[in-house]
Amino acid sequence: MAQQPSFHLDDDTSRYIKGTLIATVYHQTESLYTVARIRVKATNENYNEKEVMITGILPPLREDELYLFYGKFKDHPKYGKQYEVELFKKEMPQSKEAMIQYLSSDLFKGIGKKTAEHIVDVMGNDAITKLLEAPEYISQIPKLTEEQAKNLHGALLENRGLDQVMMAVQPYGLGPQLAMKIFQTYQDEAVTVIKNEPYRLIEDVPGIGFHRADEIAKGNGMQVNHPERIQAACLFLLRDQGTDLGHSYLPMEDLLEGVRKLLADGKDTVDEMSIFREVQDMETEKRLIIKEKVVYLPSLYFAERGFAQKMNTLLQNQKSDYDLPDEKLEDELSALEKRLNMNYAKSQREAIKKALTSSLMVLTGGPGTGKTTVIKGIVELYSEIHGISLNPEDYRGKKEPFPVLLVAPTGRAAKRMTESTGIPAHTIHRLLGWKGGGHFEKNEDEPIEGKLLIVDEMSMVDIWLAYSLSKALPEQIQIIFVGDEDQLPSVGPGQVLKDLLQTEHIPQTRLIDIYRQSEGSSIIRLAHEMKNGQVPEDLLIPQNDRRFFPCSGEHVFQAILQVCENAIKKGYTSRDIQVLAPMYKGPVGIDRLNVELQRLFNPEKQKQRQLQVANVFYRKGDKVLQLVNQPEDQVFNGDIGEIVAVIYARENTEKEDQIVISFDEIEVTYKRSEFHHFTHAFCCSIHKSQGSEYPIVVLPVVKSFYRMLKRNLLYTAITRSKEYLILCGEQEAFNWAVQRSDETERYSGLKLRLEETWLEKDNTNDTLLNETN
DNA sequence: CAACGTGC
Repeated sequence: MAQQPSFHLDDDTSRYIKGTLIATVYHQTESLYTVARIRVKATNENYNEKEVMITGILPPLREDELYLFYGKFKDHPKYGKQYEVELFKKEMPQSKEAMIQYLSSDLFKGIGKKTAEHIVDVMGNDAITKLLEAPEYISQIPKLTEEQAKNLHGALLENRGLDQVMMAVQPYGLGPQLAMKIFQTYQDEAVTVIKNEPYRLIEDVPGIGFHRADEIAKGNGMQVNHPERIQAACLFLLRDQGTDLGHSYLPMEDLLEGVRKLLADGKDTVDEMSIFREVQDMETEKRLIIKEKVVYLPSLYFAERGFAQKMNTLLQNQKSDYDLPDEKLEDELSALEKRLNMNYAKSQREAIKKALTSSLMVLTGGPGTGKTTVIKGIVELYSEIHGISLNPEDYRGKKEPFPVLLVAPTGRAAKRMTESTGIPAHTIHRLLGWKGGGHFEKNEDEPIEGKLLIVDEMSMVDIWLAYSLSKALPEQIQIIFVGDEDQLPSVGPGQVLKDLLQTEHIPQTRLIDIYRQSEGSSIIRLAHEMKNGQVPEDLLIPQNDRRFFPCSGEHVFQAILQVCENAIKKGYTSRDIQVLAPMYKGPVGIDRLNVELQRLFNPEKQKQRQLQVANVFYRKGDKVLQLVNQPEDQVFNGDIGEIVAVIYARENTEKEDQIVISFDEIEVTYKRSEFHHFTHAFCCSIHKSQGSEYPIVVLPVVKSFYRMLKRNLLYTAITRSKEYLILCGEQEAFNWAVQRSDETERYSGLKLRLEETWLEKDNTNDTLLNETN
C-alpha cells in the first residue's frame, strides 16, 4: 500500500521520555522556562530510573496529563542529570476527570460538562482516541443530538494534533520539524492559527519569516493589499531585518520601500501610499511610533527614551559629595601611585579624577591605552577617599551592601575585571537577575544597591540591555561606562557607547595610546589609519612588528600554514600564535584551518590517545576554545585552554569518555555529553577574539570573506596582536574592508533622545524656578 | 555570515 511520507515522532531517530508530572520545581510565567520532576512511563533513552528532572520552555504542566518530551540529557553542574526538552507533545487526557474537562472545554462547541460525562461513561477514559480511530462510534453514543455529534466529529478532526498541523502546512513546503514547532507553540489551536492568523507564526515560531507566513496566508485566500498583510510586513521588516542590522528604527522611506518590495509578488504590487496609510493606522493603535519621519517599534523607542532620561537624571543628581577638591585628589593619586609602585599618564590621571567627581562618565580608548589600569585606579582611589573597605568579607552578614559594582556584558570580560581589580565582577545579566524573555528581577521598583558602578566593554551592550540596566539604577549612584567604540558593535540593536560619546553634555574621557609606544608600533599606527579610513602606503612593506604576504586563492591557505610552520621552527608554540578568521566555512575558513593547524601544532603521535567528535579528533596538547559560560568552574565563553588529559570510558567509574582542559591554573573535566562546550582554537573567529590579546596574530584577508569584511572587524582583528601581526592575502580585500564602514552604520536615535530629554529637564527646572520666584 | 546573556 502506498503510504504518504510522514514524520513519526516515535521513530528511532527521535529520543523521548513519556511521563506524567510529579511536581513543578520551577516555572517562570514570562518565559515559560520550566523545571519539573516527571514520573517516567516509557522512554527510548538509555535510562532506567523511575523519575527524571526535565527543563525547557513549557506551558504549565498538569498532573492529569501524559506528556511526551523529546530532548537530550544534560549534565548540569549544580543539579546533576537533567533532560533538556526541545519539543513536547501532550498526549490525550488520561484520567476520567481530565477527559471530561477536555471534552467540555471551548474546543468542543455545544458539549457541556453533562454531555462530556456521558460520553466518557459510555466510551471510557480513552474516548477521544477511540473516536479518532473509529468516528462511526459517535453515532452510537446515546443522547447525543445530531448537532452535537457533528460538532464533536468536526472538532476531533480539527484538533487531532500534529497530524493535522502537518497536513495543513504540507502544501507550503514546511517540513515536519517546523510543523512540530507550530504544534508545540499553539497545541490545540495550531490549525486555527494557521487558518485564521498565519502572520502570527512570524512572531511565535522561529524559522518562519514573512515569506513563509505569507504563502500560507495566500493559500487561505489573503488579498494582496489586505491591511493585515501590509501590517505584518511592516512589523517583520522593523523587527527582523532592522534589528538584524542593528537598527533601532527605520526611516519612513526605507520602511515603505522595503515593505513594498516584500509585498510585491509578480504583477501584484502594493503602492507605498497604501503602506503609508497602514503605518499611520498602526501608529494610532500604538503598535508603531513615528518620530521625526522615522519609524520605531515601541519597545525600541521606549528603550532609547528611557535610557536617555535616566542618564540625564543621574547627571542632574550631581551631588556635592562628588565635588572633591582637585588638590586632595592629586595628593591621593600620588599616594596611590606610590602604593601601587606605578605612574599614571596624564590622560589617565584626568580620567580617574573625572570619574570620581562625576555622577556619570564615559571612558574610551583603543587597546593598549590602559583602560583596565584606570578602572583599577578609580576603584582604589574611591575606596581610599571614601574610606570604605574593598574586602567583600567585611560586608558579609552586614546590612550595608558592597558599594562597588563591576559588570560587563560577557562572562569573560567580567572575569578579566575580577582579575585586574581583585573585586568580584559579574555579567550585567547576573547583576540584574535575569528572568528570561528580556525581563529582570531588578528594575525601577527594586533597584540594585551600590554606590559606584563600572560597566566594561560597553561597546557590546545593546539598547535593550542598557535600558534594563538604567531602570535598575538607584538615583544616588556614580556610573562609569568603559569601552572602545571602534570595536565590533553589539549583537542587538543600537550603538549605545558611540551615541553616548557623541553627545556633548555627557562627561567623557578619551585615553590616548600610552603603553604600546605609538612611534615604535606600526600595528598601532595601522589601526589609527584604518580608523580614519586610510590604508598606509607601506602596507606591503615589512615592518618591525608586522608583515603582509600578498597571495590569493588557495595560496592563502598554504601561506598561513607556512607562516605557522616557520614560527614553530623558531620555537613558538600555539600559545604564542593565534590565527584569526571571520568565518567558519569556506576555503580559508576556521574549520579547515583548524584541521591543518592541529596537524602542524600538535601532530598525532603513534598510538596516541584521542577522542573523536564528529570528524574532529581531540588529543593531549590541543589548543581549545570554551564556547559556553561555566561560572561554577570559573571558565567562560571565549576562554582558551589546552587539553591535558584524555580519559576513556572504560578507565573511569562514570564509564564515560572524558577530556580534561587546563585554563591557566584551572583544570576542568568534561564528559562526552559536554564535549560541545569547546572546540579547537588553533584558529578562532575574530568575534570570539574580541577582548583577548595574543603575542602573534596571523590573519587571512581574502575576497572570499567579502560579506564580512568591514572596517571594525578588521580593526578588531589586527588590534588583538601585542607583538607581531602577519597578514596573508589580497591587498584589495584589505582596502575593501577599510572602506566599508558606512554599511555597518546603524540607525539609532539615542543621541537625539539624550539631547531632547536633557533640554526637557532644563525646561522643567526653568518652570520651577519661575514659579518659586 | 558572525555574535551576547540566562532561569531550579
